[in-house]
Amino acid sequence: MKEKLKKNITEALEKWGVSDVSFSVEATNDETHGEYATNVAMVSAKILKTNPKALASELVSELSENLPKEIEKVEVAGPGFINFFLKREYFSDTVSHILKEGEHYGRSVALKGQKVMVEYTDPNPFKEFHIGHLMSNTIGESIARLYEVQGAEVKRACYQGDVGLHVAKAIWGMQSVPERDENPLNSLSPEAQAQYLGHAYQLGSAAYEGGEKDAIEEINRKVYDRSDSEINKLYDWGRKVSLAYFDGQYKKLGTKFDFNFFESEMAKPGLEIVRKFLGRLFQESDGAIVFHAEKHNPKLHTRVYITSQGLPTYEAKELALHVAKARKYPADASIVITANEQDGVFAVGLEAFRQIDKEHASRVKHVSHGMLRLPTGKMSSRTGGVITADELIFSIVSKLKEKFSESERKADEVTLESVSIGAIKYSILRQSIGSDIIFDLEKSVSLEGDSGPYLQYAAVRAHSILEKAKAEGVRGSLTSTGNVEVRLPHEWQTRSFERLLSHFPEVVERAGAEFAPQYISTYLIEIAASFNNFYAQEKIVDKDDPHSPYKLALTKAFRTVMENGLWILGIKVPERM
RNA sequence: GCCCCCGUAGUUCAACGGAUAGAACGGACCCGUCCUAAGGGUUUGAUGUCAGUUCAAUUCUGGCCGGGGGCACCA
Repeated sequence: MKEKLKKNITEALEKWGVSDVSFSVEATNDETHGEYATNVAMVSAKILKTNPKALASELVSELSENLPKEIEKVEVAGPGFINFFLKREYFSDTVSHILKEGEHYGRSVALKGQKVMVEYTDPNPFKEFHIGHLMSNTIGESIARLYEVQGAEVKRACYQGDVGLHVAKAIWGMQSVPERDENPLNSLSPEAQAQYLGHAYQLGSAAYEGGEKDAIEEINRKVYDRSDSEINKLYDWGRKVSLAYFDGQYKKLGTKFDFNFFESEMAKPGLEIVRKFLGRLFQESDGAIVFHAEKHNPKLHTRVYITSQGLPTYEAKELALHVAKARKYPADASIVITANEQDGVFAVGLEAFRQIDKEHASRVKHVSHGMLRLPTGKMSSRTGGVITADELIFSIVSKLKEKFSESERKADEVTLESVSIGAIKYSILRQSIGSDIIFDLEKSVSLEGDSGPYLQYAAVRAHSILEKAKAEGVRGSLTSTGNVEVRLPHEWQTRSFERLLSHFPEVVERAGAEFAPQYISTYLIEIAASFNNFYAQEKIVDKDDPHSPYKLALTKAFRTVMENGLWILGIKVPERM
């Protein structure tokens, strides 16, 4: 439709001898402005030496001879916009279109044939899975899904730091915990094992600051070269239980990784790459090997790639990771999701990779997100450090239980889990991903308005209405040709609801193009509010109401769009709540 | 000191250079025999500041003020 209108306008302009004007035809925000609007008159008024409104009127009469058949009327408004209104059938057709498409509604083939890899979550074995990982996972999963609904082939990757100083710290801690031998650690749950490791890391971390630096660095070396059998034993056990614990987290959050990359696998190739370019790209400095990124881009800075002890840093391993990824899966786009505190490191790393392999580096795209913060004093961590994902989920589940018992509803564990995770995911994805999130536990649990549970509740409500209709034998109004019969009072209201539902594919497209899941969130809140309004005013299931079948069709269309949208956000819809 | 990000109702967030800056929470008021009121309706209230570019600026550019993050052997 947009393209058709654009073509018509271009042709009309050409008649007047105007050619290279750049104007837009866009979907409007406000239905009083019609469905599509163009700014062509305002843009070209200067060239034609006339005022925008007069030009718009002339253009309208020129255009009206040859308009697409779906157009009902054309108006000039505001400072010179031309608004195009569509016929009623266009909107009711979208309802039957949604019902026909079902879970495919909103999907497109815009990126068909594209191969995409998305790396996210990236927890570190031996450390806890904390709320930062929760954030990365939520955002990454959503971006992966945004690619998928646009037809791209997506592979999910997770890069886990199973070597490095943090591991050495944890091992130091494991060695110093006296109960280690008495504790039958292997019989503990993965969560408890992870807690033990987290505690060990805290001890090691404190020891590192408090005079055990050399001892811990010694452990670090031994982990890299696997020269100490006692340390190897602790390492292998810790790595194993950590990964098992992470798997449980991924399952809970609804992510399945296609590839797992490990820092331990990147150490050797990382060293090799740096040594290969030593003297050219990398320089020796104070015994370490560094990359002077500022020589290539004044905004960057120098970073160490190989320490004076001969160990590869994160940066060196990252170079190997880029290579390993490209080898494993030849992606057209390789997305990496990290916290924005790593923007500087990543920019330098990408510059280094660009110098080595310009072609592959150009496909790498870094998406960074803010921090998930909790108002201080609201929640404390058992391990005394960062707050783990489990601790956050647990506290939300407890609040939910209170809420459920207040309203005398029952909730099973599965529902509690999907609602609590939905609450967290929504509060992450409701705002632009670059900025920090102040996660207010109380507010997320108030479950009113702008929240994940509000969306889930709307979907559940629509579902239960459809169930009721089935039980009462009231059918939706799909005809044999698959079209809906439209019969409804309050036409303008219905129309704006239909109109809203018809926008979903455009919203998805824009969210995907801009790495901006919050467009989906905002949109879903709008349709949920619109549906709840509809629900409050209309009795949907009513045997005696001739409008009931179409109301049911609308309800089903709403439910479809809501489910498809929540899927993109990675939020599950419970059966009932 | 240098680099990056961010300043929008009392609060937490939206807004592809366009029309009347959109929600939610909070405040005030209203809706209970009816499909799940975890709901709905009415109302209150905001673009840090000074310039510039533009027919049009929350959006782009620059200065100032304020907040966050990063800047060599951690990741």
